[in-house]
Amino acid sequence: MPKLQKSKDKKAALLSATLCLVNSGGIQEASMSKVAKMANVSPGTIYLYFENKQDLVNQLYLDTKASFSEHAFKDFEEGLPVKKSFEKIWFNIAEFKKNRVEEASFLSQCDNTPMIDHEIRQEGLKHLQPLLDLWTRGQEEEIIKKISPYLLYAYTIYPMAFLLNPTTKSNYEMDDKAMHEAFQAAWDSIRV
Amino acid sequence: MPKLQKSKDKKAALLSATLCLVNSGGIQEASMSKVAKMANVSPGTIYLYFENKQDLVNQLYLDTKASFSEHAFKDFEEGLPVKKSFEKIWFNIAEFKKNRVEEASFLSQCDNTPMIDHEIRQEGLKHLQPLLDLWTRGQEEEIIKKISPYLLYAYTIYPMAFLLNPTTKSNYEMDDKAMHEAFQAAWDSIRV
DNA sequence: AAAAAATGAATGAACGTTCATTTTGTTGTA
DNA sequence: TACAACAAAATGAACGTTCATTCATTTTTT
Repeated sequence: MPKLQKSKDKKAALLSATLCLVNSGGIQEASMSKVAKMANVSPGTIYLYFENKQDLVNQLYLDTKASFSEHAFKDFEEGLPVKKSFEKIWFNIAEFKKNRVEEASFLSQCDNTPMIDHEIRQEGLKHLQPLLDLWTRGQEEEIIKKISPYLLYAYTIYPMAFLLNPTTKSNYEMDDKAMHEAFQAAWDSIRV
Repeated sequence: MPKLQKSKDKKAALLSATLCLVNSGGIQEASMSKVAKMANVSPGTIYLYFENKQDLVNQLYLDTKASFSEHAFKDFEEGLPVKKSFEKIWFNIAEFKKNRVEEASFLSQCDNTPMIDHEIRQEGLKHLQPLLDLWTRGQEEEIIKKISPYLLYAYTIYPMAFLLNPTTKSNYEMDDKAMHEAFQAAWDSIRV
């Protein structure tokens, strides 16, 4: 096996172990020795791939955020009507949160915790630009309310964190019907 | 000074110190010795008032949640129309999140973290019953969409955590105009 | 045989918690 | 009012663990 691949595997294993441990018991559960053990690696080895614990968590955050954004804009086509495009992105995100539960709940833990440095957090936001552009187009076409993108995000994307995060929800499973009701609510909140 | 009051003061000081520390650096920043120091108390003293660290955090959560709910239903009158009642509650909550920033962001940290035991978390939800009842009434009057209360909550109350939490927001201040736009978005998302 | 990668024992600091001791407050008697 | 006797509250040093991190040594790859 090529050495570069092996190195990548080990790094991925460390990130994945951190994800799992942070998810199960918060950042305090993810000690370096536990992460090492779960990744089948010596504690010292972590420091060949990451500067320190904060760097490990930061990289996990950025990786996960990138992976999230990639899914959000999967099969995104420029020419489509605003609502159709928005619907596509919305369901992409929903799909990510449903299928990649661990990554999604890790991200929402990061976003409500002082776990991630402010600069790193902001870096993770850059990926959302296509959605902001789409909203701007919708506003120019007078389809979408002329309100701040923070509001648009808060009422269309953010609620999914509540609906699809296993930490938050209790006994409530989102079926197909509920998903479409949710999208309708999102759209109703921002459409003019 | 009466001894009972002094005891209550000390407990309150410990809870307040915990709130402050958890807010500034997460649960891992709130070590027992730091909490003790900030409350001007010896580490051992904490264990006169709380069983252990988990109990301290649980009690802080329930206290804060109770305080939140109290504000949410302040000046709540039974007879009013559904929309008016809902508007009142919505702005009450917004006011709490704006004025009691520390408590609000502590709660949202708890809700997205494995920090609080599941049973305790559920206990904190009970206070919301009046809002659920109001929504049911609105649905009977065919004013509010017939969708799950989880959806209603996700699209009307939950977004405020994003808009008014200083951890989340960056450079965006909610003025009066934005607040009313936000309420309108909330209402549009659930009104029939 | 040289270089690179990985190890894991060792480090000092910090953790949550305990408990023998001291400080503070209350009560009954002079 | 003064004071001894007692109870309650508070202390903080000490405990055993665990933490993040380091580095001399070993293992693996070139």
